[in-house]
Amino acid sequence: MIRMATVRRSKPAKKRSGRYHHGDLQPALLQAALCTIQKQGVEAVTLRGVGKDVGVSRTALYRHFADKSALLRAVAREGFRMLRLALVERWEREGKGTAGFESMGMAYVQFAVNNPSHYRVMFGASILGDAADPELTEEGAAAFKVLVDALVEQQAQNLVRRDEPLQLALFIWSMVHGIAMLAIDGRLQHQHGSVEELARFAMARTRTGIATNR
Amino acid sequence: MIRMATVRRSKPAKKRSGRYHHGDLQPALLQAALCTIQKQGVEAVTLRGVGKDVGVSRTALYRHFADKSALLRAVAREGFRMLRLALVERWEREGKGTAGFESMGMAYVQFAVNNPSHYRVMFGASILGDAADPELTEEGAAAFKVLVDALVEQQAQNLVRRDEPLQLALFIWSMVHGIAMLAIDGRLQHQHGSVEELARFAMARTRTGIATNR
DNA sequence: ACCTGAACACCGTTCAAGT
DNA sequence: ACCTGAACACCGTTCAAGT
Repeated sequence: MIRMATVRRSKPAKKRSGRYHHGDLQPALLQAALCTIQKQGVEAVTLRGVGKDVGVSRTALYRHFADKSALLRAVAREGFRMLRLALVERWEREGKGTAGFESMGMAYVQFAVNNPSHYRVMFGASILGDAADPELTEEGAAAFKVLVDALVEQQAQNLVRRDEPLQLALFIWSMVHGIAMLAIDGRLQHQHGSVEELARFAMARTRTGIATNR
Repeated sequence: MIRMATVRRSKPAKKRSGRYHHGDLQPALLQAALCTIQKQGVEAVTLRGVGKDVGVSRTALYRHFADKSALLRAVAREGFRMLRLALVERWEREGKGTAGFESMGMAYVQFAVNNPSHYRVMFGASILGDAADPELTEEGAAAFKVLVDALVEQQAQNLVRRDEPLQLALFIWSMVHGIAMLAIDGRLQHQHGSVEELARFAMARTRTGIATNR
């Protein structure tokens, strides 16, 4: 688990001569990478820089991660965990109905807009790791499951048409993911409306598209 | 313009000693970069490699492009041009109605699936160029305009509800872009249905969402 | 004008050596 | 076990020098 509240020290950690780094170096490295990603983007992450931020040599990281892409995949995994928590929180708080579902869609887009670089790493990780990363895959699937479950529940309440839930979920996911990516890439600026406005409009049109036939 | 049919020579072009490269080095560099992108992905593009493919030194490129990101932005621009042509072709061939619109959506997703790395460059270019690239922006806007025009025309035919066309277009774009990105990232594999099946389903649900109130 | 090789400041990764 | 510095093979970019 990562504490988002902790502020990173601007100076490298003091090196007590002749001593090793404290035991929990792995989360410290992950936190440092995440911090750099959020402040300067993925491309600013270097093993040398991460090491220096934590107060450790540039090759120390290889004791805890196979390589740089493994570090970034760990960051991605943490992102899917955060996203999942944000989604369930909204869905349950807003009452597990049409309003809650729309709110969940808004929360998805908001997460991406608030953590653009982190979001990019989450969905860019598929290129990084040629070999399948089971832990990352699982965390991504867990986030997706929140969406599927919400649709199944709405079908049970007769709010959503009885199509294949997986296909419905992929449809919705594509839409919010598309809005998120376009927003992050700055492609929604030239319009007068805000990202939030577009997301709300899109969720409303989608609702009409997936509602039960009256 | 880039001829997609030309096959790149596997060996570096012969260097006739004491002679400069032929006059049209710029398109040759762009073609070489595009070829590497399609075969091995963006990260495989190096200025040294591109130069060698064309039979030129690694710094020759700087005569025709400001830097590496300028080369990639040129690739992105070419991609938007190709995408636009693919979209209008479908829209006009399939009869500028509901069928044509669905077909245009399919063409969009197909383009991305058939040119995954190229598509990624098109939408990753916003990170590359901090300074706004007017030519790239214009080419992207031209592709988007095809979508907006198609919606306006359908509104005139009373096929689509009379919302703000720009917002409708952004909604549709987000959806197909989302499907395209998820497909490219390999996140639609674990499902039984194909990408095409999902795209068709999504376009059908979207049609219901944006249709005029009967 | 257009192209070249040498040089510079980076990067990820490996590895023998230290404690 | 865990960490280190030196070394290796890359990379984009700059620049004086060639034709």
